[in-house]
Amino acid sequence: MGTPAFMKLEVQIKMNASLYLRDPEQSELGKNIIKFSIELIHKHGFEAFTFKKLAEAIGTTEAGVYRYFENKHKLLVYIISWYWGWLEFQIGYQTKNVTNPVSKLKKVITILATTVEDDIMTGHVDESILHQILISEGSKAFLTKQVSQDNKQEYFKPYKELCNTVGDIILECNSKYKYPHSLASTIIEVAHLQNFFMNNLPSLTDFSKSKNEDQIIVFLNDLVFSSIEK
Amino acid sequence: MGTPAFMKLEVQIKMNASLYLRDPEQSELGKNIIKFSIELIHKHGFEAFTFKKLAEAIGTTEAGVYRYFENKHKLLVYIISWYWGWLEFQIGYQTKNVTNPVSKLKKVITILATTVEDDIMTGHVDESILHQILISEGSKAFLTKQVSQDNKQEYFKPYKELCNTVGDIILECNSKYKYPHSLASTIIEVAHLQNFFMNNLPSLTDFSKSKNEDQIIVFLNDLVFSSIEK
DNA sequence: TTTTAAATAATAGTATTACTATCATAAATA
DNA sequence: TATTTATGATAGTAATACTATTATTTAAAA
Repeated sequence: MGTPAFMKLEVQIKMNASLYLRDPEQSELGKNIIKFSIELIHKHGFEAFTFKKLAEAIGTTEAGVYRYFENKHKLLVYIISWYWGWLEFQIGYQTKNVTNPVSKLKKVITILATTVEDDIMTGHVDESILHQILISEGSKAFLTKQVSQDNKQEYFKPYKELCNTVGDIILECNSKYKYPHSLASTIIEVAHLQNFFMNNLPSLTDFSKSKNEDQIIVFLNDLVFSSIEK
Repeated sequence: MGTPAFMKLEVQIKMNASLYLRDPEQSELGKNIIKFSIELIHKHGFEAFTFKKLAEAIGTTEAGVYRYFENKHKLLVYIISWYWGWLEFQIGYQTKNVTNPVSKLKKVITILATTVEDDIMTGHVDESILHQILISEGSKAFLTKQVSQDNKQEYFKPYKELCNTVGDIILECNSKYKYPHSLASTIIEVAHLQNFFMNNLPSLTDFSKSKNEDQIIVFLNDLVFSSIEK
């Protein structure tokens, strides 16, 4: 099977090779591991997600999955890294003709806070589900005791690069703003947190009535531009 | 053993009874469960923390722990709720003579972003370690698939009440500000996240050099007061 | 003070999880 | 055709997250 290479128009996200034992992009089984991981983590949550359930869903064995990923933590970091890499690409693509830095930052905030549509450029990955995973499981990638070792292995490079990109746009808006990195990481994390709260603990937000992502964008714009344009 | 009741000067935080099977405040074993849970969760992280390790540390058996708490998730929610209740008390106490709302909000931000000292009023709880747990494990209390059921059982009431308190102070500063709840939850979460990033993924912040909590407070003050005083 | 109830300790057992190891077979490559 | 490489099938282990049972201690009620 498999379409000839020249017929594909695929976005390839370059991944840190120490996250996997065998590159999942290079085989059908590997692609299925990614595809069904995303489905199952979304469905059951990361805690209840196991390699056994994953293997059953794919139609392979536990050992088959272990040949690709050492453990479920690395698999989570892999799919999250993939998402940040893909988002970085999206931001570059969707803002490439925007010269005004304020418009650019607004566009970026919108991208960060909006549930994306499934990108047909990436066959086996459903980005809209991935976005949901990021909201509810994303911080579990770094809220661990091994965060420093993981960081040394550059597991969080795509996330850090994205924060840098956003930080640079903030500086384009106001080169004197003192906290571009902190504000960048705050935008990303708050976009997810407010989304989670809106849908699950609505009294922690002011968007309970409509449950509309657009309100999160308005809140974030207000927060960000008050600070940097002050 | 045990000091007579009239000699104690203790702060009692009222807890949601559905979090436990037997009230841990009412026995030595119960108090040890809380005390050693805090130590062990801090030491090993929540994922590696087990009731078996806890029982060994206390000198009791696994079954002994299970008589107090159904599972480790409820125990985590318990100690986190306790912390929010205690913080609410602290905020009330430390701001009771502050009439100016801006000063009050600044004080609150400082309390939220500062590692507290161990409060001798609460014998078996070390608040400074609890604060660390909140930074690295706090969001795991709600980032679960059962968040809505837990919410129905009012497990997050102390957290929501704290957000409400902070939201009310925000409105005292500017009664026209549109997002008091979202800003309140953002302050609390960002205070913890930026602390975690500063110490573990410093390039996501602008405080890498000094690693000083005061800088987080300055950042938060800038963020908050730009928005509400705009 | 005795009786009774409640809390704890000691032990055992189960299903599931998170792996590791082995061997056979199928598919791709040299 | 030989040989490497990926996969499938199966087994096994230590640890986790519980539940259940019985004996013993401690504390409260009669």
